[in-house]
Amino acid sequence: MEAAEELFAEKGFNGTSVRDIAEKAQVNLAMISYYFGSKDKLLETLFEYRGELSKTKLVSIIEKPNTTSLEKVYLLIDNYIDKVFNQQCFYKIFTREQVLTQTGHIAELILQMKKNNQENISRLIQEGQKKGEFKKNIDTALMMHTIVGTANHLITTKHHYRELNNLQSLSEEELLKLIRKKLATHLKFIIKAILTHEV
Amino acid sequence: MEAAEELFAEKGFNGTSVRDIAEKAQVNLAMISYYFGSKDKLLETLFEYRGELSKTKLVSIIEKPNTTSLEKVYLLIDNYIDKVFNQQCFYKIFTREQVLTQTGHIAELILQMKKNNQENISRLIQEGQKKGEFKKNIDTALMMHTIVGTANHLITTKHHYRELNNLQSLSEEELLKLIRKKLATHLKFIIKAILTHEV
DNA sequence: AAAAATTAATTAAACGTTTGTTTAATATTA
DNA sequence: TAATATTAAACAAACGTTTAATTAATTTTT
Repeated sequence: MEAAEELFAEKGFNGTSVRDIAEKAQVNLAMISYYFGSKDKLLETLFEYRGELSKTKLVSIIEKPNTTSLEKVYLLIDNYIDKVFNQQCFYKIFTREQVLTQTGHIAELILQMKKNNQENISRLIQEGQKKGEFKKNIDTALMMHTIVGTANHLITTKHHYRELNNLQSLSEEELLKLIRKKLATHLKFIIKAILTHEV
Repeated sequence: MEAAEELFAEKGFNGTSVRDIAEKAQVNLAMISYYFGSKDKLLETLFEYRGELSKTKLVSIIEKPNTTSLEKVYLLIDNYIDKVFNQQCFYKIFTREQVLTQTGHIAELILQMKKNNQENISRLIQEGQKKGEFKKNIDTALMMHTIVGTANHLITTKHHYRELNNLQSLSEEELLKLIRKKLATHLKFIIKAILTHEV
């Protein structure tokens, strides 16, 4: 599954053959069908695995005591950036798969993940509004699109960021550290404006 | 090429067979190799075609007389939203292709498009800073990532936006109109904050 | 505790499709 | 008459999956 994740991220799902995966994982070709059922089911299993991993954290942030709503939103941003940076391969796959409108088990999984996230964050925004921390008329969905869109776009196209900003001298590690820091500051600034600045 | 564009957007490049394209375009299978050379070259041709289309407009906005820098940025946002909304299929393909780190003609085309955009927009930002309209220390690259990331993410996953916000009753046209308006307002608000609000 | 029986894991080879592309013949246009 | 466009058929290669045989591990019986 690890080998498959890396290859799917690099060459796309349909651009990766089961033989590629078998070779990278150093297992026999037939083992993949034997253990996962099929190539499609392998991708499904990957989505289920990654989906499970990211469930619990969200709620614990939202319910954290002695924390302002804005601080919680900041924690949420940090948490999302962590996830995207630590699971770059998966988020590349995710970014590509979510574009396809075709129905299926993975499409359902993606929608469920998003639904779950949006519900929780909506609650948090409402909490902040009740406490008077946030302004009225916040479009939570669009705000999330900006967080997710900016972070995903940056991490999935960081090879372009490096090239366009003449950062070829940096190591991959240094580049990631730089991007991560900038992105966190950038998103927090934007989100604070959305949540607290009156028009 | 139109048929191919729609199919690539719907099922992905590798998920679409040359036979699919031939059938949708109602031409003989061999015609595609005859006119485009290969399936890969067909995609390249599409990228070149779409790339050419979007070159000129940018400069004309930046050089528009009697316009403040902020107004120009707003025009730029409107222009980008227009492009994304009018070429949804292509932007789905683009969004998916740019994730792949593999080198090739298309990768070069994508990088050139981005380089060209970033250079022009950097000039505009500097102009605004000289005029005192914009604050110092603006990360142009990140700002662009937010515009592009938010817009692309919204349009390429609008089927999720519809579902998550209970807009199933809206027609496709109505949904697009709604999203378009919201997105324009949203992005302009954010970008104004980035360009003019001190921290 | 050893032997036998059963289940699970692993393999190389083969399966039938589908893939992108080419060929060689025919039809159309210049 | 020559060049171009279009076609149905065929091509070899690659695809995901299955098969049948073999090896390894586990359980049951002696």
